[in-house]
Amino acid sequence: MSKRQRKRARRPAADSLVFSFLDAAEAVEARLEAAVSPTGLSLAKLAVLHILADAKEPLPLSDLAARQHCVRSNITQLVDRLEKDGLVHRRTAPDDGRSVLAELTPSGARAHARGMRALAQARRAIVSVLDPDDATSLKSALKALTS
Amino acid sequence: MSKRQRKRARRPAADSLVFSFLDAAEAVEARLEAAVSPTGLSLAKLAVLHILADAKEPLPLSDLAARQHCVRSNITQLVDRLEKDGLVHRRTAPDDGRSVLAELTPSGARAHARGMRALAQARRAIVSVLDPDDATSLKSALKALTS
DNA sequence: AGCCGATAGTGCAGGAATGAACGATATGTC
DNA sequence: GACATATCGTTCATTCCTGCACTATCGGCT
Repeated sequence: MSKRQRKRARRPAADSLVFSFLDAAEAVEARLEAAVSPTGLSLAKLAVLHILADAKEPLPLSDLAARQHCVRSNITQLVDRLEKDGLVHRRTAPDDGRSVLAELTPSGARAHARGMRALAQARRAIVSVLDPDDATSLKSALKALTS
Repeated sequence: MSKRQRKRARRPAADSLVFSFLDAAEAVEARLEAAVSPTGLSLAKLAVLHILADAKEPLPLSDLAARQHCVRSNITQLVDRLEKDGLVHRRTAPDDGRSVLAELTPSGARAHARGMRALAQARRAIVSVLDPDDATSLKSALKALTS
């Protein structure tokens, strides 16, 4: 859970294992984004909703940033948009005057459910093109890359 | 050569092969970006310089967009920044009054050389952690994913 | 020659991310 | 209790990218 986005910056030269790897990741992310988008969500928004739904309670924005591995100002803006969409509500924390809690609205909970359903479906479709051999060897390669 | 960027958007949940794949790609891209950044370039800028250097002649912005697989307005802005950096120069095409040619400046050519050197080094460092088995199986998995 | 449609570049708005600077609260220490 | 410090959220500037709308130019056709 968590992670970065792929707006889609161009990088130099692709005929290298590393670049085909990045290109493939980009294609996969684009498929997920496209699958989720009909529900009115982006992957970034869905990720925030997912953290909130997972926690089952309002969370301080700092927590969201930590769990998303991103800077706080990004969460500020993301929550701005989610609030404008009516999917999340800002509340001030009772105990700590500094922190602001993000709370899932009923509409946000529904959007989360729909989004995750669409995402899971796309995820399965993507994995299904890999035979078990490909999957296991991919796992070991990924492990080596992120060691 | 070509491709998207990884600003770093968050996506939901990671304990799935698909998401570890995206996370790994993100990490790899971040390493490349970090390797190139000391030369004052981003991967996006380096990619444009690379296309121009490769062509060995000024190219219309539309061509750049096509080779980068991105929209024209993106190239307009990228070239704006590159021009501000003094790495590229805009010229109007002699034959076609509509098109604008992007030309590599001497400084741009030097930046390209430095950037590509840094990139190649990082690329090698990344691939070196993969043993030949991992590399070949990764290739086949990528092929399956982008078929 | 005159018009029409396609192509080229740009401008503008908006989404997603970063990093720096800031004001407001909490806290630990003297 | 007062002050220094750390934490929290926001704001602003900037990058990278998309899509839409607009202007200018080029070609082809009649």
